[in-house]
Amino acid sequence: MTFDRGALQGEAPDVAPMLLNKLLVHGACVGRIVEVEAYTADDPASHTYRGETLRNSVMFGPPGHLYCYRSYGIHTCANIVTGRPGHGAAVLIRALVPVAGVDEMRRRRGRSTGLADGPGKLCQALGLTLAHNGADLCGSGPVSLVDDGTPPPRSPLIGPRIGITKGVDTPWRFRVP
DNA sequence: GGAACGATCTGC
DNA sequence: CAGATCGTTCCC
Repeated sequence: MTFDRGALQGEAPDVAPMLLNKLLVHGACVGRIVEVEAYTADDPASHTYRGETLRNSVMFGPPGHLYCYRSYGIHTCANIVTGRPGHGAAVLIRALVPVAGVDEMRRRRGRSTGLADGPGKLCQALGLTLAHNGADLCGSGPVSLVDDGTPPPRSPLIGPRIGITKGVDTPWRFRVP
C-alpha cells in the first residue's frame, strides 16, 4: 500500500526517520530508502528559507508530493513534501538500495554498481526527472511511496547534512544502520 | 542585465 | 581533488 499521507503532516525532522525502509517506486524500478535529510521552512539550508518561488512552489503544497530540482546544473534530486499545505518543508532522499528493476537501473546509470547511493544517482537510476516535480506519491500515479510493512530502524544513524554551507550543525540526516 | 552559487558526481 | 554545467536567485 502507499504510504499514509497523514503521517507526512508532522515536522520534517520527525517524519524523515519514519521514511527509512520505505519503498520508492517508479515503473518496474523499486528502491528501499536508506538515507534521508530533513529541510524545514525556517532552515537556512532549505530552498524555502527565502519564501516561495516558482522553483520551490511544490514544497509549499500538500504533503506526499515529489519536489524535484536540478542540482549543480546537472543532476536531479528528489524530495518528499512534508508538513501542512503552505508550510514549506520536505525530506531529501539521499540513498536507495535497489530492490527491483536493477537491470533497468544499470542501463540508465551506465554502470553496474553504485546505482542509487546518492541523491543524483538515485534519480537517474529510477528515471526521475524535473518532469516528475509535483507528482503525488500517495495516489495511483506513476511514482509512489510504498510501505511494505518493513519498520523503520529502531536506532537510525543520525548526523549532520551533507553538501550544504548553512545549517551544517543541525543533525537532520538519518540513515539505516 | 549580470554574477554568484549550489541539498552532486565522476574521473584523474 | 578539481572540473563539469546551467538554472535560480538576488543585486545593481
